[in-house]
Amino acid sequence: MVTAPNGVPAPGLRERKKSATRAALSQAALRLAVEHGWEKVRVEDIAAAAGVSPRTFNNYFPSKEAAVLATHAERAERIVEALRARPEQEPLWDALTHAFLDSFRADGPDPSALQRIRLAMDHTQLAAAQLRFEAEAAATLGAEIARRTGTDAERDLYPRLAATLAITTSRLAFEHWVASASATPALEAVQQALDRVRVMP
Amino acid sequence: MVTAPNGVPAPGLRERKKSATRAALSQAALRLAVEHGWEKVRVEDIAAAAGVSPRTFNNYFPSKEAAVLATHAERAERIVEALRARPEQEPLWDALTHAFLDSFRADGPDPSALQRIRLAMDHTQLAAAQLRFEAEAAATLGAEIARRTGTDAERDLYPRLAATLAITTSRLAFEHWVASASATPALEAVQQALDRVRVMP
DNA sequence: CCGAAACTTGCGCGCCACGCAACAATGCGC
DNA sequence: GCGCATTGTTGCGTGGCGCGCAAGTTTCGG
Repeated sequence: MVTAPNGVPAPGLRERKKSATRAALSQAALRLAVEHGWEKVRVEDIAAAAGVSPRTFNNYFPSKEAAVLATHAERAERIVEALRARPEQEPLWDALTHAFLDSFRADGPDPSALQRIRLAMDHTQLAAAQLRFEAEAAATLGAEIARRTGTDAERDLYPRLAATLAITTSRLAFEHWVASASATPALEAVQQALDRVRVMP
Repeated sequence: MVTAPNGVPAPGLRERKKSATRAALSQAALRLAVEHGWEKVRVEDIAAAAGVSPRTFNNYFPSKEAAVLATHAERAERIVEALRARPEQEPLWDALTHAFLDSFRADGPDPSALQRIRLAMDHTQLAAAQLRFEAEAAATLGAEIARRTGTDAERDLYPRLAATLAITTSRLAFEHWVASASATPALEAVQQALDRVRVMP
């Protein structure tokens, strides 16, 4: 068996299967929701579409919402990495802006992100879960901001505040871009929105 | 029967009973959750504590979360009213800040708000519902901001952005104040947080 | 090749949201 | 006051969800 001698110790069959079913479930959830409407899709259907038992679905995700929003968490990590990649002396909000735009670009033209946003905009349940996910993402992003700015995430409000407002602004800009079917690219809309906001340290 | 000749056409027994049970359910939900822990309280228990059938609970609220967060919506309305009461030529963010602080003061020393925040900070489900409520509140607050600034809430991102960021900042400040058991009054913490944020029109 | 570890699955339980129809309370015109 | 229309309450039934548990199956590592 040929395995690249990289740092990652070669994922075994087990791991590959796991992430495969995980992805299958997530994609199936999104596809079925788009096709038939969110509330008409049962967990049972998603499991069936992914070729797995209903019980197994809940081994991977605690809810339908979590399945659809699974990639959300991944994106959050990419934002943190993108922020880490920015020069240390760059002003925080600029660094945040670049980090968001970079992670956005990395997605490439991602139609599924658009579908997910549309779904969340239409269905309260999904929207609530999405907001909750973002709050968790804000916590980890806040930790990196704290590290970067040399503040204490426990004692100072600043890191979490900056993280949360950046994430929230980004989402609102994207939602607004989707809703208004603007001719300008989404990236530009997000950038303009972030430029409008300032958080003093 | 003595009724004040005010604009409100004297609420009949029906309406009074309704809002009474509504309040009873909401308060019972909060009290039981504080006493026994959120996830150990069933809808059935709340209904029983309010002296009403389980089925009736769902005539008033679609979920436990909604019951506990019922007063949240009322507070949102008071914020909008407080904003409407601010002078028209006052800069928006200043007006927002005053509106938030005023509505806060109007609560007086409200221990239930504190309890609700604590609950929401500890329990994901409740937190998600709270965020969702705030998003709705942001929509109505955004409408008032749009009116005030002469912008179009549909076409411009600004109203909703300002509304959402103000609400979010306020909540984060309050949460942080709760978590850090600060000696300074909560009002001050919220004000300082709002002062740190700027949203350009 | 074999035992241990990990994953899948079926079953069962408790809970929740809600439609429906019968029943009770209230409001209102007289 | 009185009776009827309106509105609220309740019990029942249904469908769905989340998850603990234990048995069966697959993968792993030596």
